[in-house]
Amino acid sequence: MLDHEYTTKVVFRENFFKDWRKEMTHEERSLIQDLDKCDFGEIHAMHKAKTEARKNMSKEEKQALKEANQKIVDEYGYCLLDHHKERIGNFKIEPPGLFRGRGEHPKQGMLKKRIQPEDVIINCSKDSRIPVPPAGHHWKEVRHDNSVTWLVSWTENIQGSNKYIMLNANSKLKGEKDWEKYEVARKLKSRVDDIRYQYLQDLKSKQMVTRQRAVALYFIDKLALRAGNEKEEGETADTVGCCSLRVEHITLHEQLDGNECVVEFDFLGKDCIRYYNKVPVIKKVFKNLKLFLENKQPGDELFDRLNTNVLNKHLSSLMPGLTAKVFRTYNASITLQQQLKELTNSQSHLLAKLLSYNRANRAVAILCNHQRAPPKTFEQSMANLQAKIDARKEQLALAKTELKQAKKEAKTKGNSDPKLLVERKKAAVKRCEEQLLKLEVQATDREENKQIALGTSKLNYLDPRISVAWCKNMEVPIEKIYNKTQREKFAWAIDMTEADFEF
DNA sequence: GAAACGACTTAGTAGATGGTAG
DNA sequence: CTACCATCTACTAAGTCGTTTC
Repeated sequence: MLDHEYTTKVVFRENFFKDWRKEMTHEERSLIQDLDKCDFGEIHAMHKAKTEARKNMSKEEKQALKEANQKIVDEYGYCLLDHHKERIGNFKIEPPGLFRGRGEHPKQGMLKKRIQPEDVIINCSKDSRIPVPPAGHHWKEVRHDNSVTWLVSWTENIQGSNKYIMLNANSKLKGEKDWEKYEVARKLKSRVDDIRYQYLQDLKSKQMVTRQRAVALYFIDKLALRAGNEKEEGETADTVGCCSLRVEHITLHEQLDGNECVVEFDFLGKDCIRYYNKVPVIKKVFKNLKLFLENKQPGDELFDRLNTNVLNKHLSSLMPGLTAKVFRTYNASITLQQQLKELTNSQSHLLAKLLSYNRANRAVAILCNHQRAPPKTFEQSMANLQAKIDARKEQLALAKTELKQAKKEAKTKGNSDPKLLVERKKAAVKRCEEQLLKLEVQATDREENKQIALGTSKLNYLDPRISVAWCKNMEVPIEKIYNKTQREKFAWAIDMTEADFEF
């Protein structure tokens, strides 16, 4: 923690020190008045030593630890729901620590308190074996509410929001909800032409709200922006989505890079991830934006008549279950399907197919702006890979020469032994080529993926049935695109999907 | 009707895990 | 066998959106 960037931030330090002082005794409080004079070196060293010790544990010790952990999972990691044993997602209460918000969070560094049994609400059925609180403690409440899915909840002290213990993604309950989500998105597919026609008409409306709603929808649909709920100022980092965009977040260009009517977006979205994009838009949208910006200052809302409530009310009137985020799901999934169709060829090599799959996935991640910090060792690992490629190339060249040599010998000598040698050398060349291809594909994939995170879209936006059907059509084993956890989460799709599935 | 609340999904990251090259 | 590194998993913050409260 001490070597983390957080400790250099003023807000973090101030919040931490303020909360720390609250925990001090009188004497400590009078003694410790300046964080800059505090030396945490000793405790930091202790921590480091502990991690080091853990790393250096013997095989047996590691095994014992693993078994002990498994025992905890066996005992606390499952529940019974409608007579089915289900895995719980997060069954451990969050431990105390210093709050680490993302970006310039005003509460970073505050002390996140330890949760006591007295803070915890248990939710289970009346006839179940109610968990016993630790000795000398009692639960805040035991309730039996079957209209919600959580098993345990407590209130966290930083934002005052509720935290929950819920089921694992592979549970029947979560699986069914996931399926429903994609079914709503598929329904949007059948309605989207009408809805688009409608909002394009609305761009000309006499009502300001309607125009603003139409432009917002245009962005949400075309750019997969999030809805953008209002946030309480000073409670969280300053981030925005579509409806909460402010004047300073867009710049209009009549002309830019050879395009007309270009909108330049630059704002921080969820998790303080920057959204930067220059997008040519249709004239009507551009004119409306100019209108919305009239007589406004930076800091003013772009869509001053609009909020997510108004927008979603309208959307649900167009189609039951339709909200802003359905557009993200729909556009992500339809993009994957189109890209897969465009990029893959059933005749190509398995590795080439997988590269295409990743590229299709990548197109979606870019659309949804799913970014990651470039891995700290990126340059190094790229260089390592290149070195491997070079080595393999050399090896291949060598193998080829040896093959030629062997062929020559086989001709001149003509007995059976050299023939065998030729076959062996041929095989060596082939193996080399395979490995080289694999490395080269890996290098391309990794380079293109430097700042892009594929996981989020794979897990939350892409209808798994598209991928399952693709695997069947392309004769790609499902394990190549989904790891064990992902296969468990998408078991419903793997079970039910035929090769002819269309999103 | 707007602010607050509650429940749920979506998000990036840190650290654990485990496979592989040397 | 060990060190390295990519991948996986756990963690928890930060959104969305419907409901409740005032």
